[in-house]
Amino acid sequence: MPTSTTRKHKKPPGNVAAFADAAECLRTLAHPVRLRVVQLLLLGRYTVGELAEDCEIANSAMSDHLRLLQRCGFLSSERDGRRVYYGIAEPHLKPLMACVESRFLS
Amino acid sequence: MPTSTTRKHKKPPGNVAAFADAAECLRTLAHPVRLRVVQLLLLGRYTVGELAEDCEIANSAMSDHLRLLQRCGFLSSERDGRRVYYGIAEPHLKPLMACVESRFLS
DNA sequence: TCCATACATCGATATCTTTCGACATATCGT
DNA sequence: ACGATATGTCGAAAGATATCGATGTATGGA
Repeated sequence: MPTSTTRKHKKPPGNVAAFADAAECLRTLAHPVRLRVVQLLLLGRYTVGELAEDCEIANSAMSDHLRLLQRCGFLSSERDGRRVYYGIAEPHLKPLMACVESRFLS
Repeated sequence: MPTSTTRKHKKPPGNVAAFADAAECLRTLAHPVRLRVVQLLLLGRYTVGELAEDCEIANSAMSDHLRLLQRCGFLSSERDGRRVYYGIAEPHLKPLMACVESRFLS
């Protein structure tokens, strides 16, 4: 019986491959610093330095994290003078973060 | 000005450390096979072999993934004869998965 | 122009994850 | 007890990620 097609359950649409992008984005989100950054940015814009100070890491390290989040389309940035303000670009982050917070911060 | 406490924004409660557990659990979820498994299990119970076949990986590999998901408290298991049925143990997975699906599977 | 500030980039190292296969355990039917 | 099936465990190699520091770029003020 090679590659059986027997089904005892109804199966949802899609397959493993359909979750490749989701997994990549979730992995990007799955870091304490990056979760905190998203939480902060959902309340307003912050600069790299402000975020770095809140998370108690070096500015260059924060810059690395922000680049990863931006690569997934989660964040946008805008330069103002010598500062760069970051903000949320992906609307789905709000409900998703609400789920995460309701499970882990209560 | 060492470790400035100047605040220009209101800040949400918590800090980076508060997201350590959340990050660990999200990282566990952030894998194509494990996301598919959660999607399937939200519709009913499955055995290791059924899940492995759907995801096209070896049974032992699926067993590894299931162990990781169980370590986070996401899954429960119950033996029936020589088979082991897995199911969802963490209620928060349903809304969280709904967020993921609405963003990435549409 | 020169200096300081703010941010970004890059490479090296350390650490974690994934994947695979060999082996182990457990149950059922005969 | 024996063999077949279903699941679980484990270690090693490969691959991905994190972290840090040095350096690079850009802006504003004097």
